Amino acid sequence: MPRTRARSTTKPPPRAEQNANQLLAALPPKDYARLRSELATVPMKQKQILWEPNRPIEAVYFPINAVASILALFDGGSVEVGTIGNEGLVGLPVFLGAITSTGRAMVQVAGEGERLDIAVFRREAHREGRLRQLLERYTQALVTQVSQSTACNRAHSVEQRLARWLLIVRDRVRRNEYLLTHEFLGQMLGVRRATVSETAAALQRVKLISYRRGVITIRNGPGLERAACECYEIVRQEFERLLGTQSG
Amino acid sequence: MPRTRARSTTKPPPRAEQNANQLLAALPPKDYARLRSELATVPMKQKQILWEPNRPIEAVYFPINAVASILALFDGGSVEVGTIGNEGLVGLPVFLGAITSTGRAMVQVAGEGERLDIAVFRREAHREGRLRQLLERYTQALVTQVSQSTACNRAHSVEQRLARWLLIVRDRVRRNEYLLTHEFLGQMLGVRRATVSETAAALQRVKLISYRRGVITIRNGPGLERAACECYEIVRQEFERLLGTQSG
DNA sequence: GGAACTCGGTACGCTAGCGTACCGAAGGGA
DNA sequence: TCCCTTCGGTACGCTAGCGTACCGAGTTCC
Repeated sequence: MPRTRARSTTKPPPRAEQNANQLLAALPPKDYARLRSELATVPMKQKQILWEPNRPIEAVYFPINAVASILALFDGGSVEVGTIGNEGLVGLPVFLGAITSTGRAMVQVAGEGERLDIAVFRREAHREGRLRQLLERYTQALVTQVSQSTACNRAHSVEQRLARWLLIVRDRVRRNEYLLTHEFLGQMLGVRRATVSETAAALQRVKLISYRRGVITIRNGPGLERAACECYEIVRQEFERLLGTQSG
Repeated sequence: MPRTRARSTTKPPPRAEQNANQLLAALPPKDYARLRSELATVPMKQKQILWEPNRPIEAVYFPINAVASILALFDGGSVEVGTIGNEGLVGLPVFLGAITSTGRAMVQVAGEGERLDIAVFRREAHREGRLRQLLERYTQALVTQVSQSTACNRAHSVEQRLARWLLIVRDRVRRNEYLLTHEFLGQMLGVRRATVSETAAALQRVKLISYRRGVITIRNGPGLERAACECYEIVRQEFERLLGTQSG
């Protein structure tokens, strides 16, 4: 069932403009033209679920200024395993021939994204061309991110991981200030809310960040990078190498 | 530079035979025929490095009865993020358009594998066909494994993770006994050797496993599955669903 | 203006796993 | 046969982060 869901705004000028999804922006005009009318610019609200474990994925999303998370589940809980912003796409399982995923995809930081029905996406992604090449490389980049997070969860302190996480999100929203509660952060990092509060307080004390009721502000980016583990830099460089993107 | 490296044994009868790599076994005869003469059956020795971080990957390996690991690095150490046996392929980064990877690939359990030069692999993998479809699905399966490991490392005890790991390897070597020292296990799980010894002793006490100087034997598979976290079962099912494979 | 809720600060006792270190037993090589 | 190396058992003190819980301040809604 292609050609679904009408666009909720009229299409903006296509290409690499400031606030566009980078995968879409990198497409040759001809390829983009085929997609254009099928894309729907939609709001992505915080905590919105993009797909649930083992349920059919209905659409893929190219975030513009929103950030989404892929979560892995266990017992009652969940932990974030991957973070997706305007450098990428929420929906790789579809690209890789799956209909469902064992994880959950959820919007982390509100914003907008381009929604694309999976039927169209499949058709375009299987065509030999730039989109496919980009998706392959993006897959490799995301695998790197997830892999590094596996090691990171094993090896690094909450303080390092929190710092890393704040930077990852910053790179994706391209702002130093965004909305996130400690509770939410705890769920992402897989730690108690109380641990986040203590750790965030420590980062605030040394003026790397500041925050008030759900608003996090990065005060000293380079300092925060020093407080983070090398996982941040390793993954950032790999994204850059693979995609020429500024996001880590 | 296709058509490199001579085969070190003469090719065995192609298809789905007992001890073949399952990806290769699933290829239609025509596709397999094109690969056949390029595959070299090679020994894979324990601790052999298949690729190093940020160095060109030279060949991909389809394990037959060996098991390999993908490791993510940090500071001085490393942790396993993915385990690959005869259900898969060591070399997905190449499939995904990368020349290098940030991780390391190492042989875990000795055995044999089919080695394929990357030039040939790239050519075949980019052809529209069964191989490509299999590789896409295998990529999705491996992403699931890595993702679940991220959560697992955050949420589960060493005892649960050790049990899970032993089962994962068992499924891939398709034997209940294999060679692994506590030291090695510790490196895979990202814990101290001493912790492995204590944990393994606990599993031995309740007769789920037994071991002596580097040889691990699973005595009670179903019991060990109960001792493992659900991560094992979640991933196993996903492999089966995506690939119809018996490996978790 | 007050009630109800959300968010963050903080505290207390607990424990899994760490770093380190030492020892004996098994196995391999000459 | 003996030596040397590898492997596993065990112990001690340490600490990061957990579970739980309570409190006050900011927000939102009526």
